[in-house]
Amino acid sequence: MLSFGCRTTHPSFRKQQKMTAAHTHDHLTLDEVAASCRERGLRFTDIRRQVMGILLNSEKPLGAYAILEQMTGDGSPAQPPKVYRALDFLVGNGFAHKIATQSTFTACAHPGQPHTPTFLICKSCDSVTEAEIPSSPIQEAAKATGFKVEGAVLEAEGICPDCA
Amino acid sequence: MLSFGCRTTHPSFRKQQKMTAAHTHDHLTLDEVAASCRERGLRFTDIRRQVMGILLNSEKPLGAYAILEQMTGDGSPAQPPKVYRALDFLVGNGFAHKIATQSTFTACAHPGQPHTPTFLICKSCDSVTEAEIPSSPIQEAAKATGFKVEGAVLEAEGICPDCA
DNA sequence: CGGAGACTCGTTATACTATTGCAAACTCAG
DNA sequence: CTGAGTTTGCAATAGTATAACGAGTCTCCG
Ligand SMILES: [Zn+2]
Ligand SMILES: [Zn+2]
Ligand SMILES: [Zn+2]
Ligand SMILES: [Zn+2]
Repeated sequence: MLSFGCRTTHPSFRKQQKMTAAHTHDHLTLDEVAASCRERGLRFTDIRRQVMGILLNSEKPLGAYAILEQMTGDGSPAQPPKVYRALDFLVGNGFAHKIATQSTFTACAHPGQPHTPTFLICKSCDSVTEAEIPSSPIQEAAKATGFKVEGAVLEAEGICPDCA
Repeated sequence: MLSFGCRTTHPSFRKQQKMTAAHTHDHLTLDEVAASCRERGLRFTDIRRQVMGILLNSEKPLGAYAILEQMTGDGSPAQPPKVYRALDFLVGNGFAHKIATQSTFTACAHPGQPHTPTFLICKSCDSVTEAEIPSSPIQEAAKATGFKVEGAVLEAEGICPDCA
């Protein structure tokens, strides 16, 4: 069973987790990200914190411009490079992922080690669940051809348990 | 060994296959696509044929606007919907694939049955190889969560054998 | 034949996603 | 303090994809 530890946007799942301060670690908190940055000598600036907060707060993955709209603050409309630079940092350091088929971003559900997430995207309710596949199948296929895999994108579209 | 039957943009591979009329089926021909459309009651129109031809002719995956540039003909510059509609048809019917991480398109290397291709993308030389994974392990991971997979995107970035 | 319905196409405009370039401000080690 | 490296503000631009609508075309059936 992979559901433990998965961050998901599922309505039913979110209901269970709803607004509990001490939840079952379906994702990080801002303080945990900050601590991780401190340990690793990374600068968790205001902008980055703000973008991370927006991602953590969102039930579903967000597009860069959707994040931009939530970047309140100075009144003047924020500029795209602002959010893209923050996203580069968060994705590059494993705090968030980009979902390539949607051009959206979401907070990582399995922080800690670097990993290759698998996203299960429901056509019906648009929920997205980050699952974890221990040893990538791609690795095997690639090995047969001599290709050296350094990173992979795995995204599946289908129907989630609740919609079925 | 997966190399047989794989369409690849590899320089060394292309060299072997170069310009031979009777090659080892590293990909389709336009006539084969036309025949397949006839069998299936699909309309292989001029525009679709033209786009398919451009994809088959290209060593590497192409962006929609790169295809557009090659759409010679009437003199007037072709419009985006023209190529996107043709690509929708080709991808929807399994004659081509979209590579999500690059927003590019490429002719299918394993035509016949519908399948879930795996793309191996070399960082160094930009070659792209379409590999085939028999039964997707994504399926297994998803089954554990009750998710019903209908389609998947598998793309790996790394170093190809020739660049290693 | 002739009309209905489905599909295809031309065209214009627009929406959405992402990057470049440069200068100013900040951070931190030496 | 000083200089190198990083982050930010800002303006412009590049790149990817779709909406909308009308006109044309094909196919099937009466
Ligand atoms: Zn993750
Ligand atoms: Zn669902
Ligand atoms: Zn294929
Ligand atoms: Zn290579």
